[in-house]
Amino acid sequence: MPKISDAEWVVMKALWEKAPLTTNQVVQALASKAPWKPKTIHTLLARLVEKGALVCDRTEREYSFRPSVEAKDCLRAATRSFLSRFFDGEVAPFLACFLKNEKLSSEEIEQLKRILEDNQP
Amino acid sequence: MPKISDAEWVVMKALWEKAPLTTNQVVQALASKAPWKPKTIHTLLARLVEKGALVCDRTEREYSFRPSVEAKDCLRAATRSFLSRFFDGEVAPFLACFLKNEKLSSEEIEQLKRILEDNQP
DNA sequence: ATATTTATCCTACATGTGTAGGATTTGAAT
DNA sequence: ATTCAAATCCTACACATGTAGGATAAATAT
Repeated sequence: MPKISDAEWVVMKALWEKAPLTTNQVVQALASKAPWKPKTIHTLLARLVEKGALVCDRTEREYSFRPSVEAKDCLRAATRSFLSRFFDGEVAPFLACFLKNEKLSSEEIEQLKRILEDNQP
Repeated sequence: MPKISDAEWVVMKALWEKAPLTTNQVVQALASKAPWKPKTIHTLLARLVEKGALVCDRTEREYSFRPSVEAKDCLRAATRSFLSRFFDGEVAPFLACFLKNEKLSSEEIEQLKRILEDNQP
């Protein structure tokens, strides 16, 4: 799984949502999401291709990009890395810590419970 | 809240657990946690002081370090940053995604439910 | 065919991070 | 007081990341 940086994630998200996109379409898609010059986005795209997170093919004059890794897998890797760095790899301490810090409404707690129940066998 | 890198977190964890520690005590404490030379640990300590994450005072010949930020606050910042980068800042999508990817035992699910209930008002 | 636009290719540069090494100072031992 | 050992201070260097700029090639317009 390629290691994707913060800025690169923003680019990946656009492509996971709407791939394939040409260079210009990516620039368009990110216009509202990040304050980057087009050249910056080009660099990020090139790095993501180098890393193997995107593939591109040249149609006519322009490149067209799409992810070569699934969002699901990247999220899983990011989650594991986060939990292992901060919570010994365990989700329970994370949840306990989160609930202590962020006051959730009863509805939100109920929603979380439902998520847990829906996953019961 | 200072931005603490991965390697620096390892150092902070040792100090949150057992501060105050002298330079050598930090090196001892990390011996089993990371494969770093003492000089590397010195660098990390110095950077953490620069960043304001640690304070140090010189006792006799050696420095003694302790955190100047609380683990709680750093964890909260790290959690927020993680959730906002990957899950739109929401914990529910995170939990749903996590459960889909990682098959938890019934006991683990029960434990999570208990954590939620204990936090109900 | 030439000029102009536009997309790509290559280059750049500051800051952060991982990973230390060497020089110097200072306290301790003799 | 001199030597030795250990602690600190300063320096280094490669790779990643954020953030682009300039040169070049290729397509389009005239």
